[in-house]
Amino acid sequence: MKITPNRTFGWGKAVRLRKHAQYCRVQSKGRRVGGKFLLFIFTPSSLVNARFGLTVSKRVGNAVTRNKVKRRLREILRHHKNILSGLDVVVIAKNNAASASFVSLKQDVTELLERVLRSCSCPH
RNA sequence: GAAGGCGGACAUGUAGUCGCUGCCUGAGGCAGACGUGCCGAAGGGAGAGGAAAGUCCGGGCUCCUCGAGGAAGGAUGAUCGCUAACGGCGACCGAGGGCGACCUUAGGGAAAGUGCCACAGAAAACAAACCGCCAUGACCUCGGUUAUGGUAAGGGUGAAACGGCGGGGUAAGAGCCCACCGGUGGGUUGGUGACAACACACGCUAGGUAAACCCCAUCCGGAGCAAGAUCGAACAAAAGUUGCUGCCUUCUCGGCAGCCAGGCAUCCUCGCCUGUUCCUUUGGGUAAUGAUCGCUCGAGCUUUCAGGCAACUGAAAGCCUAGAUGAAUGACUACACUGCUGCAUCCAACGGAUGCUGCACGACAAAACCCGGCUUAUCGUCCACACUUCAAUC
RNA sequence: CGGGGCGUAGCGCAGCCUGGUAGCGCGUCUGCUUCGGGAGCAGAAGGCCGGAGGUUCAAAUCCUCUCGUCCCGA
Repeated sequence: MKITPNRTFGWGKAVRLRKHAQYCRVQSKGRRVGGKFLLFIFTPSSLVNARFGLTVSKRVGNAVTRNKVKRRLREILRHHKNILSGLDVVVIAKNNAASASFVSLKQDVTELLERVLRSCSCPH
C-alpha cells in the first residue's frame, strides 16, 4: 500500500487514529503540550506522515456542540497537518473549547503545532 | 372588531471554492489455480429530525432446551372498537370544571376480611348523649337545684356527625305522617354495551380511605444487534474428572434399569436433559470493543378511489429515500430572508411603517438493528374551521 | 443497551417504609464567663423538603411525569 503523504488537504483514513489501542499508546507514552483550548499529546511513529486523533469528552457539551468542535478541529488540522511528519498526535479539547470561535481555535492549533515541531527537532 | 377554542403543515434559501462517508461507472496497476480477486486516478449521484432526545411502554428480529401445573412478582382497570401489540389511539358513557366553543379524568370491588381517620369535639362507627328541650317526683329562700325517664329539633367541633328542606303533628320531639329532591330494590323501553329515560314499591338499613394491606378480572418465559453467524489472533502449560451398582455382551465400544450429582437463570412439584476429547479450576497470552455479515425493501413513502362518525382498513398506480463504527453533513465567501439592539424620518393613544449600521451555531437539538406510540425541549412562519362569547352595523 | 442511588437550613445528614409536630451535628448571630482570645454555658435566627400534576379532609412522605447529579454491569 503506497501512501501519498503530500496529498495537500485530504483527511482520509490514513491520517486518523482509528483504534482504541493507538489512543492508549499515545496517551500513556507521549509528551504533552497544552494551549488555551486544547491539549496535544504526541509520540513518534514508524509511518512517514503524521496521524491525528480527536478526543472531545462529555464535559464540553451535548452531542451537537461536541460534533461542532470536532468538525472545526478537523477542518483546521487538514490544512496544517503537513507541518509534522512521523508522529501520532492526540488532540484533546478542554472544557472551554465550545465557547471558542473558529479563528481563536485556529490560532491555538498553529501555535501548538509550532511548539510540537520545536520540541521534536531539539533533541535531534 | 376584540377575546378565546380546536386541528394541521414547515423547520432559512441560492450560488461558488476546499474537504468527509457509503453507492455506481471506472483510465490504469498487481496477483493469478485463467472461474476471478485486490488496489485505484477521475467522474456521476446520495447523505440527520419533528422531536433523531428522554428511554416511559409495546412489537418485529436473534439466541437461550420459551416442557406442564401451582405459588410468588410486576403491570393494567367504565364500555365498544382499531391495531402486529400496547399502559397507545378513536368513538361513546359517568364524574368534575367553564357563560360557551370545549377541556380534565389510574373511572372495578368498602354488606369477604384487616388497618387508619391527627387536632378539635360529648361522641369518629354494632352508635352514644356535653350544653340543651320536655314530663314526673323530691327539696327549698318560688326561682332554682337534684333524681328518673323521653327526645335528637337547636348550639358548638371538625374534612366528615347515621338522608336534605318545607309543612303537619307532639308534653318536647322524631320518616311518626305528607309534598319535592336524594337513596335502595326489582321492572319496562331504547342502546352491541357502559348507561340513560319512565313509572312502581320501600320511610331509608349501609361514613370516608383500596395512587393503605387486600379481593376480583385480564396480560406477562428470559436476555438483548456488545443479540447472533463466519474467519482469524490461537498457541502451549499444570491439576482434576471419564459418577456408583446391577444386567446384556468373550473384551473394548455400546445399550437398559436403579441410585447419585448438575441443569431447565425467582421458588416448589412432576416431567425432561446431561454425566462428555468435552468440562471445571489455576496460570499465561492477545489485534485487548479484531475483520466481514447482521445493516437497511420496510407493519415503507406519495397520490387517487372505496368502506367506516373516527382511529383505521382494502384496492390500484408510481417511487427507492443515510448506513457511520474514536463514529461521516463541515469551513469560508457573496446575495436574499428572518429576529434583536441602536439611530433617523413619517403617521402619531399603546404603537406602526420605511431607511441605515451592528449582532446572530439564526430555536430546540444530531441517526447507531428497525418500527408503532407516549413524554419533554423549541426561535418563529403559514393555513383551515358553516367553532364559541361579547360589541357595533344592516 | 441494561440496572441502581441521591436532591430536605450555609455544609454534612435524619425523618419517607407505617401520611397529621420538619429535626440532629458543625457553622452564623446575641448574651454570660475571661485582662483579651479559644474552650464552655444560655438563647435566637435561618426551610414554601429539586420542579409540575394527581389521590386524600390533609403529602417532605403515596402515585405519575420531568430536571439535575452520581455510580455499577455487558
